[in-house]
Amino acid sequence: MKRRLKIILGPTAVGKTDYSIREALKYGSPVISCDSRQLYREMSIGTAVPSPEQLSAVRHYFIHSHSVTMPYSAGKYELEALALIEDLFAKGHETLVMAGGSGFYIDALCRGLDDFPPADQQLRAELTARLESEGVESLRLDLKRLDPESYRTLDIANGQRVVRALEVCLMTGRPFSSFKTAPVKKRNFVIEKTGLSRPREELYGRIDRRVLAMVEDGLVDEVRSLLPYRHLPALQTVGYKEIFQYLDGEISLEQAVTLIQRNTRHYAKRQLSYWGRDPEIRWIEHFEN
RNA sequence: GGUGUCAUAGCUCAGUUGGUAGAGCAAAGGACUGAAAAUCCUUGUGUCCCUGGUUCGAUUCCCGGUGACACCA
Repeated sequence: MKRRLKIILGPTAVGKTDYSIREALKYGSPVISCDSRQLYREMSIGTAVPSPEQLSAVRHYFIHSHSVTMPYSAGKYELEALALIEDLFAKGHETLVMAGGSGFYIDALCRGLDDFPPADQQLRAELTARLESEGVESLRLDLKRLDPESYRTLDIANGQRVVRALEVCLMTGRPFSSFKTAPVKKRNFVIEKTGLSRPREELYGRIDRRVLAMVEDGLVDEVRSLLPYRHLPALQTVGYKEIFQYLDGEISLEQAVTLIQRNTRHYAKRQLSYWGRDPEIRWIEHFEN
């Protein structure tokens, strides 16, 4: 029996939810979401989770399944999603439908991450504090000493990357780069990637309209209820960051909306750029909806 | 109607003591191994509002025009 995982991917607001539900109904599959923000149960409007009707039409996994209070990661997703997929195949599914826009999570699932140790929150907080007080340069010098290889190959201007590499070096006493060796992990199912795309202007129009709809649906109240969590990684999210600013009185609601629209467009662009180099994706521009 | 100020990239504006110009934002492209809706990198030719004058040379100075804004009537 040929087990198959159909992955529906594409930029935000392109129409993945409707499409994936049709696909899931076609194969009698649930929808396994692959979205780094929709999996948080405290967030709904700003992350554009499927509607209650959509959720009741087809069983969804990794929607509202985790809490913002627990730091999540692509590594955890790889483990949890893989376990779920194995379980569903074991129960007799031949084709499973996955849908989502988090490219890094999709890669973690399809190819696997190397055996880097997961983040040490304490150490990361310390290094991040140093990054802010001393600047990247200082951390870079440490990295150069502990792991010259990473110093050469890493995006050294990216503070977040330098912190991560240094974190691994300090935690393990081994260079970050020494973990980066494993070949692509084997998966015992076939993976088919379908990319949904639309003309840029059309996509941007959909984004702009969706942001307005989110505000009408009560985005501000949702964000207000998450104020206690605003510093958690999960809340570093387009649609939330900007409303926090509005609630702080820094910008008007109108400005916040404009910013969310712009930042969502930027996000969509980054997604497209991420998938641009993946030759396995079969792109389709004309689809129902 | 009068006076003054302004007119430069899609937007907001710098600037050129006269030698055809550059920032931020937007936009476009890219990177990505446990923060990934995060984080980071690259890309700036545009009748310098129009007409005429001075000049070897005007986007820059001068005359006039047009438009915007402010003030005075």
